[in-house]
Amino acid sequence: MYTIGDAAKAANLPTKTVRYYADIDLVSPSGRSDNGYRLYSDKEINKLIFARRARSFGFSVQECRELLDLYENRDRSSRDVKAIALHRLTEIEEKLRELQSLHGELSYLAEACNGDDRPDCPIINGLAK
Amino acid sequence: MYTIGDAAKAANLPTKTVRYYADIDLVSPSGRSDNGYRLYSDKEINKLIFARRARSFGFSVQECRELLDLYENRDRSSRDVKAIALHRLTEIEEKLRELQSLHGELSYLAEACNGDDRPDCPIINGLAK
DNA sequence: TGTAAAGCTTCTAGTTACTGGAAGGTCAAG
DNA sequence: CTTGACCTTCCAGTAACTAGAAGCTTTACA
Repeated sequence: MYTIGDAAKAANLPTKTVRYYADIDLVSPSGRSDNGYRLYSDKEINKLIFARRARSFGFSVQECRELLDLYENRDRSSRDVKAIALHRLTEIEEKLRELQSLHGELSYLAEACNGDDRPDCPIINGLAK
Repeated sequence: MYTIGDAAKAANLPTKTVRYYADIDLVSPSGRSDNGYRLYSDKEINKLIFARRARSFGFSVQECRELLDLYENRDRSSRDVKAIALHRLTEIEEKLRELQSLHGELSYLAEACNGDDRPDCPIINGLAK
């Protein structure tokens, strides 16, 4: 059994975040000690690690909740998981396209800009259109 | 002079957002009518459009504030603007790298997943590590 | 044994950039 | 004269934490 600080270290998450995950019932401690400290078992540590990794993949907390359910439920079908992952993939692709076009436009403007003391600035002009 | 709804339409922004920009002094109305309605002139409309475009380029409200200052100040040097734009560009590039590696990992996991009724799921296993 | 540091608790509030809704005043049309 | 579309202010909620305060408990060390 780990106290919250040890659990946080084991899962490589800030203590505050582990407490937050307990508050929102994403990953609850398995119990409390006599003095009221949260106690985490290995099972919860694994869920914390799972949650951290899923978050780092850009899954929302709500999606993490679903994925954790599927992770916990041994009878789940892989179809459900794949659907969530594919949805996330299309979001990532959309964001990538957006950022790429943004990068193109902005670097075009930046290249055209002398970056000197003169007030004539293609970036400002480009933004004002 | 435009009322807030007309200004919002002209700048292609939600009315709520224009009111919000007035609240935080990003773009203030040039005055108020007798009945207390906010009034916007062409100058403010242009600032609203500028702000919308800068925001869509991913500049934060704080950066928009700086850019609007530079936009308004005829004596500004293009160096200041370019510095802000280049900073934003490195942020975009960092985000792009992140998303690309994310996409690679996640699509690898998704491809390995059958997406059927069986509970064996490489995505879940990959997240649990 | 005293005490200081570290770690735990709860609670409140701040972050970013809006967005939604309630309660109520104003204005133009039919 | 009333209906609907505006406008006003203010309060609360969003996502996912993060910071800080006030106050326990536990541990380490002189």
